[in-house]
Amino acid sequence: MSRRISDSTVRRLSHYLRALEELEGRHATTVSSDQLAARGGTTAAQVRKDLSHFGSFGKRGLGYSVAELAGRLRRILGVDRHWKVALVGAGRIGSALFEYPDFAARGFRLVAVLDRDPAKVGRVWGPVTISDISELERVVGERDIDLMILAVPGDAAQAIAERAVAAGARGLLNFAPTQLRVADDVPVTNVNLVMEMEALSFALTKDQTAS
Amino acid sequence: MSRRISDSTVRRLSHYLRALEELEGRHATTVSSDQLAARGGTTAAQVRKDLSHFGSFGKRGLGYSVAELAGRLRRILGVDRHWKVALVGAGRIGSALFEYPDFAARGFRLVAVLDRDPAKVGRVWGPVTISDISELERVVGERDIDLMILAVPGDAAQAIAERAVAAGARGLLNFAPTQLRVADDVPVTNVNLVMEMEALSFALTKDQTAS
DNA sequence: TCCTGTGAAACGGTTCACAGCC
DNA sequence: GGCTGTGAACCGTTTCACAGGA
Repeated sequence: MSRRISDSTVRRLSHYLRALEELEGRHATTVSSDQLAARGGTTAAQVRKDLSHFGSFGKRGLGYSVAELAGRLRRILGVDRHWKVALVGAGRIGSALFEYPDFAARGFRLVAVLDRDPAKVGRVWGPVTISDISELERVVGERDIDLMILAVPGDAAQAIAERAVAAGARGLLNFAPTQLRVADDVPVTNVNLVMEMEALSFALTKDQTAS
Repeated sequence: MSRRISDSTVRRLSHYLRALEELEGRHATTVSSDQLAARGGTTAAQVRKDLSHFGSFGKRGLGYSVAELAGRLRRILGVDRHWKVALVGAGRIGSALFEYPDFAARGFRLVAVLDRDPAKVGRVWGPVTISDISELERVVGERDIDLMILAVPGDAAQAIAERAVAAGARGLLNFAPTQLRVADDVPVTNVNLVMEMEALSFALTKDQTAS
């Protein structure tokens, strides 16, 4: 039952869930792998393979129940619960999270914000008050933080990651252009805008050479 | 010479370049694939394979010249030039770009910002003045935009993408949780914070089932 | 000796094709 | 007939292992 699930599979599951929620909004009751594939930018076979890792949710000749599959995916992805999230770095990157309406809708609750700038500490920021970075251990412990978002400069990221994990954080979302070294059982995902831009730059540069 | 280069390879090249630039700062002159691998979180063989797609830049028994390899990678990635970038959506996500110092350092020049909110239009925002979204075609044409960053709501993204491409944008960075449909020769990279959080959520949920 | 460059093997993910059930 | 679930074939990527040059 515990097959290793690839990263790309998880991404696609997210897509499927989003598509299903849209279908729920339109009161659709069933959906075929073909329809789901069209939205996720993949193939029907891929959809079925992805889902097959977790069980058999569909009915042959009929498709999948929208409501049931959405529920299953929420449970599989772990978004059928609330996650307590702390943000380190009360800057623009961090505040961008507020613009993602799905962020809260998917159960990610921002319950702490930390910053090292004394001018920011104590200010009310979104749903919470900014704490000093020296309070990290206490905040993570007392508020029972699950996930930590690191929106700090690259040279500070590793140290903060270590402190966060030691204090009890179970997963990290890292915006710094740094390869974090943490224990193997602590999942880390990296978001790096410059790297994404470079991917575009590369694609366009390659094209030139090809033509 | 024009082998198809995978996405993950390009990401690693970005890592290598970053590592090399740090080494340049320390006045290191040579580096081995082993050392580069350690920083990029990969293996020495992988580094050599990645580089071998583009030529033979190293010296056997010695390693790679830091300065030369950095130059080669900049050329390969296309960051040895300037790219003209436009941002649609003058919100928090867009402004987060200013916090990435590498953004400008890698040649990505923000030369236009567009928004549909009349209250924002005309305001000076970072290095430029905000234009109305209706000006998109004119702005893209006149300022010769290469890359377009879409920081707009999901339901607006597809239409804006189409307009941008028609007006001459050559690549898109999309923050909306939407699978954009554009011509095959227009590279698109997607950044979706909620999806990254869901990947963490999934990893932690899986762990529970395993234990 | 040291470290690169690279075929070959191993691995993992995607696609195919079809049996099986509605 | 329609659509799922899944073994098997396929294909791209990573790892291995070693020949060859500094």
